[in-house]
Amino acid sequence: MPELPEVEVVRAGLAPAVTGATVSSVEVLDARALTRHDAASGDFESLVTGARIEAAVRRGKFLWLPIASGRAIVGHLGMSGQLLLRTPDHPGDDRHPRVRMHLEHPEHGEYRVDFLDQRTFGSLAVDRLVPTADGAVAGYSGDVTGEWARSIPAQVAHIARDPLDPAFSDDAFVAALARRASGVKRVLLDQGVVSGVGNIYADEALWASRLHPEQPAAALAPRRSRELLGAVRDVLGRALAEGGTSFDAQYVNVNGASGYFEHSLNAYGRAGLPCSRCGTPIVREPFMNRSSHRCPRCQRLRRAAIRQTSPGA
DNA sequence: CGCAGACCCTGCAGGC
DNA sequence: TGCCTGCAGGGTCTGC
Repeated sequence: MPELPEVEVVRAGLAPAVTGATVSSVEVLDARALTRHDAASGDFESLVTGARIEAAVRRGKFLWLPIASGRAIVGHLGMSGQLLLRTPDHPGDDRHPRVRMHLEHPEHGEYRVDFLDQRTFGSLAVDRLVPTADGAVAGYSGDVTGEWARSIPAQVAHIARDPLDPAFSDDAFVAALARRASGVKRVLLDQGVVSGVGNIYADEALWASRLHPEQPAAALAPRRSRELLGAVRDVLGRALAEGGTSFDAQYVNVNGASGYFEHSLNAYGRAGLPCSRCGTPIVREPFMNRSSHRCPRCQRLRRAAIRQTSPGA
């Protein structure tokens, strides 16, 4: 389950179960789940087996479980990945099982974490932890004191902080928009600028901000950029409070349950339905091999440059 | 470097 | 009924 709220729901579900647990064994049922694992650093199964998990951390859409030896088990759910907590005797008769980790917890006993993934865009890997570039806590885990807290998996280091991260820089975000000629939605989806935002919440934040997805980012006045950032935070926060969005059985928490935010969407998936602000039917338009949803009346492309360019820069 | 597009994979809905 | 097309919330890579 893709975007920040859904990934956070998974992280929060895993954290109490995996923290302090030891991996007793692991089964890799489909090697495609390990495409982001660098075999040069060692065999996945060997590195995971016997590892003691220190925490469950998230930045944007990436999750990781720090283990000893300065490494972490890194997970990305891609478009259709699930991480499910199960009892050891669960049949696991799933259609797309990829990896099973058998855990032993000093208080909770034995159980499994199963990684399922229909479309195989998700992945698990063991990666080394490197210090964060800014020296701040790497991601959200509810614990900022662990030895691993200011370290990030090497393959996640290029991912920007997400807007709910206390160390996120609003100024840097505004500056990044100001120097991008691309449409503002494309920039919102650039995980190197801001992480955690995907197609759904980009459409929702743009609707809330009355911005056309193709509006050149550099054309936004700094004040408008800050409003947009506020809208992103608002929609992510509200979705999180409702357990995330789900459109089908793929998007579930660690117990297999869906979220409720779908009922709160104003643009995404509402093509042909009236805009809840002005009543004009929402339109769906092609965008990067996907779709954008917007209100053709509230979210118009503004041709006039509303921001002064800086020729000296 | 920034940018736009292609690509990875599977399953499902809808049109014919 | 079956075939075909298009579509799906991800990141990464390539070529310009």
